[in-house]
Amino acid sequence: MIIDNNIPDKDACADSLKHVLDALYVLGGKWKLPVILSLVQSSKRFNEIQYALSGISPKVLAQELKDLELNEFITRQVYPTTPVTIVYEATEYSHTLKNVLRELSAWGEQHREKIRSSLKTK
Amino acid sequence: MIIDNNIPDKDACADSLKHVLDALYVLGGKWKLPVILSLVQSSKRFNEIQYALSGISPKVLAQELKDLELNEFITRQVYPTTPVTIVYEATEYSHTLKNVLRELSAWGEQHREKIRSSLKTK
DNA sequence: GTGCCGACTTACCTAAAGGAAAGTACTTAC
DNA sequence: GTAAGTACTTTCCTTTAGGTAAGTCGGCAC
Repeated sequence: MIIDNNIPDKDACADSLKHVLDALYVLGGKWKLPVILSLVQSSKRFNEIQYALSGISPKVLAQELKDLELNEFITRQVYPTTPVTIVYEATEYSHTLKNVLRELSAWGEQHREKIRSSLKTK
Repeated sequence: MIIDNNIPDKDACADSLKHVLDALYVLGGKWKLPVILSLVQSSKRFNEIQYALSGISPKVLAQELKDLELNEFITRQVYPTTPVTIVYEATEYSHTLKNVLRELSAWGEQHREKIRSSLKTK
């Protein structure tokens, strides 16, 4: 019987790594998080998002919105006014990112500080 | 006097977003986390890492290692044996990622499950 | 001195992300 | 009918991450 002590948590780590990479795949790219956060703050129409996130092109924004809708972070509401009003809003599911974002933000902040001060002393 | 109630947490969110993007910038890319995690499990030499992460090319690995060293996730130890042995090892700082990785992994896992089951019912 | 090992570099290539500019489809205002 | 607004789409281009293959450099083995 062969038992390698390293294997148990190695496998667990490999699984965990997959999940992490899954998460980063969904959240990755230049605009995913900015769009989500902008819509969490308030629902917006296409041009309003473009204005709020200065720099994003309509092509890229349209892509991102489709992708975020597929992943159920946002919904696309069509109101039959004249002319039709199309409003994007963040879903409840966007809020499941809270813990992730809190940790990432905290870590990112201390990391910037760490690198900044370690550059100074060199 | 003009006070816009939305501004206070808008600014906080914008700062927070910057930190999150900082963090993702450091951790992003195809190989950063795999390399870190591989070295956390055990220190390794160049060719050993390449073998452990099947698929990474020497060029990309060298790049990643330099980058990770700059960010102080790993150290490059040169042992004056004959021939010289060069060992990469994870620093204590790598462990500051624990919370981040825990949250990302948990979220990634439930997200995969969510998408999988929402595709099934459609 | 020729060849091999380890730890990389270098030069070149490809694919995917993202950006710029223009166009389209619909509607309402004049 | 012409102009203007909204919500995109299309085409084309640039940048960048990453990959492949080959080469380099120093030390030792023979």
